[in-house]
Amino acid sequence: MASVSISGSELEVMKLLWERAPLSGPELVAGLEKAGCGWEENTIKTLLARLVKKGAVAQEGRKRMYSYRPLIGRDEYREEAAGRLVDQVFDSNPAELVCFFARQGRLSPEDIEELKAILKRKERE
Amino acid sequence: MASVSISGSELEVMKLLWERAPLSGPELVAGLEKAGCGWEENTIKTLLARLVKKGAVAQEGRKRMYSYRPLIGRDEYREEAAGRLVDQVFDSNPAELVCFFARQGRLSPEDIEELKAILKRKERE
DNA sequence: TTTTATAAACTACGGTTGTAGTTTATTAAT
DNA sequence: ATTAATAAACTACAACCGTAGTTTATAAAA
Repeated sequence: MASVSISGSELEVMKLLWERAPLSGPELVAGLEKAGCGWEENTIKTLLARLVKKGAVAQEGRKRMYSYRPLIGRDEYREEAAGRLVDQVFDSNPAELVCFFARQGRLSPEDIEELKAILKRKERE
Repeated sequence: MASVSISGSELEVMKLLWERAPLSGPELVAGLEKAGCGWEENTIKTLLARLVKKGAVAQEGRKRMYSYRPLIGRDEYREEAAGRLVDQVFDSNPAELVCFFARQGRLSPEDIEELKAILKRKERE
């Protein structure tokens, strides 16, 4: 059930669903347009239809007023995407990736605090 | 010069080049086959040709015995790929990704040590 | 009830990717 | 000088992707 691949544009649709599902088609369209996606309505509908066909999104309810809901969880997807990146680009070594960010300076002081807290908790086992 | 997009299969070719460049075409093919890629020779040649056309790999030297060399650095690519993942899937927040791994328990004790060292160094500024 | 608006389905089309076969040109062997 | 081997180029083709137009069926309005 995991390995449905979600494309870049499709991901935008998923993101809105993760935030606000369930949504009707028109709500989906309105939401993405408000978010500045810049797509035609039909484009959004196509993406949605593809996600439904792939099994990433459920289409339920009555004709002409379907309700859409993600079948793949945001965290599940995050894990998959992060795992893919680590395996393909960071030699399957998550630490490489984490350290990469740390070195890259893309972590704020608060981020570092949070990380330290997590590490401290982690250590206590 | 940065934004050349490298596909999944192409990435396998890049990985070998990052490790051992410069390589001749036949060396490339042999290396990937040894690594168990399972591709026909022509498939590898196609991937290589596409990378050259995209400007991700340099083809230099004499006809019929070209030498191939990556034009995009491994770290450069890592940064791009990681940035893309963070922006698209982790709300542009690298800490989310890092903490994700930390929580996920995909970091070994040594990884954690290293991370802590980096954080300590980072903090001292 | 006929018309209108409009969800949702269907169709389209060029570009990319995964995968590989075919042709050409050149070097090495005979 | 011919022939055989073979890099590299060229061609192919289906699936997927980004993007959107066209058709259909149905609900709401008149």
